[in-house]
Amino acid sequence: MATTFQPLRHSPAYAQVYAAIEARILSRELKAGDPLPAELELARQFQVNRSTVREALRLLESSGLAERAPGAKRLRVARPAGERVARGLSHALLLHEVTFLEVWEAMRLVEPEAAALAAVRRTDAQLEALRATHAVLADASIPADAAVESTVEFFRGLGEACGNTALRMAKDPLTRLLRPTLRRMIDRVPQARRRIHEAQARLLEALAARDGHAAREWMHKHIRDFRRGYEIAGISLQARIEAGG
Amino acid sequence: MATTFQPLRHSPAYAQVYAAIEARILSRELKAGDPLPAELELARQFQVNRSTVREALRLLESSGLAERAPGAKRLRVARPAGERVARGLSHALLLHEVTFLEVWEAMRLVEPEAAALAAVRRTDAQLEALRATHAVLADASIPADAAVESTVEFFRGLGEACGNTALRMAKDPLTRLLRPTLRRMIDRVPQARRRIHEAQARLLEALAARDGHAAREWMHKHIRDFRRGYEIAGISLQARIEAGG
DNA sequence: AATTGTCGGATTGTCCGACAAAATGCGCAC
DNA sequence: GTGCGCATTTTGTCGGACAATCCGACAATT
Repeated sequence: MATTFQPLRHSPAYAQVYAAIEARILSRELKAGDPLPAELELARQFQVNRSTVREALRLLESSGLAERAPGAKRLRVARPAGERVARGLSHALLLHEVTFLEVWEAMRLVEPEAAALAAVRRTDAQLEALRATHAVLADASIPADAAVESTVEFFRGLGEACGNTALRMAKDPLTRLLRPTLRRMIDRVPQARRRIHEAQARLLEALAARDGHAAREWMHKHIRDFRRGYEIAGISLQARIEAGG
Repeated sequence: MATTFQPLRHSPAYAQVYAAIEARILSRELKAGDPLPAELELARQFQVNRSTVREALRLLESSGLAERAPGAKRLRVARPAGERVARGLSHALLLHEVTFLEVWEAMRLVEPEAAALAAVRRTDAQLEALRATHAVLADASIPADAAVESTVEFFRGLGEACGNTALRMAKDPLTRLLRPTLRRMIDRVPQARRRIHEAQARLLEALAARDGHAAREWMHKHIRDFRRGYEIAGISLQARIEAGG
């Protein structure tokens, strides 16, 4: 065989600067909340130009490892918020041509288990928050947008009630992707709101009673119902998920 | 009530440029593979300085929406690879002080369901790939690093066999986080490799027979076994996940 | 025909210097 | 101690510059 070589990779300075700062953050040498040195100071330390530092800082900013408090000037170290991470994953799924069916299926596997866990572990405050979200849907006259938000928020709150950050952050992006199609479904299927509201009521009962088994079952039904709703609405299960939200 | 106003948010130019390009990508106006206009060209179109454009491009690059083919000069539109997304989520979980117990618990809920799905849906090629990964572990003399990689890869391959991108991308980050602690566990518990290898063998049988039920059960046992291993290794379940991988 | 040498234009990586606007910090008056 | 005003820092953006190198085309060689 012919001798082969690895393509040699020289990373640009801005990438190296980024990597250096990232490493400090991941090793917790730089803790969340710590202010980052000023751009000129960083440029001095790394012996590069301020423009180069700025490009590195943009990388940090985008990965959520650094952020600026609203109206603040200096960047501070941050931990990527669930919201940002979820958006990243959502974008990826979006561009990978994920179908509604796939998202639905993933939720069918994950959400019932999450619900069961939430039932035995929810705090009273979390239950109360879920009830508040649920109450919004009781009013049939609220705009469709609000209904969608409430439905999504209910799933999010349930994840929070699991008391498991890893699970919550893994499953949140799925719910986010539901938004655009859910909107269409609610628009087209008049009884959808009532059915969702009712399913949530059953779930809340199970959560109140700390009945994991019941929570799992009701969530299962709830998710199955979603699919039926989509079929009734005439939304193809093979349709790609769209951007939105 | 006094009329109130939202504090108006004037996002910096580089953020606006980023948002503009991002929107074009998410709406598929710009498809994966399309070359992005040159920096000067973008600067001309947006009526900003090239430095500003570059900061925006760094944002794009970091979010995985644009990338450069190795050794290429111009950026091209890309879809965020699973690897990048998983890293983002992993970092977030890391910095949110997620404990091993949380990751384990999330896997306990998700992986068995994923295994069941994989059993009924795997292609022959996917089964073969899993077998190859599994075979690596048969040799007890391979370095610990390789053993860890093989174990992680097995979970990844199983996700792929689900034929569900959404599920795969949601669960991959969890496995990634296993790496550092798994390494320590394998170092300290001599019989760990054999047990993992055996559990994988059972799973492969179930997959070969397309027996979803069996796959779910074996995966459940497999995951439970993990926890036992950690306990034997004396790794605190409450210990924070560490960086690594 | 396929490979190699050469060349010019296009594009990126990095630098420098500059300036306005905004945030920050400090000292001072009260 | 608190609030205010001013000087200082820091960021956002700009313009221009230059070397490196990637790309495509074209000529030369085997």
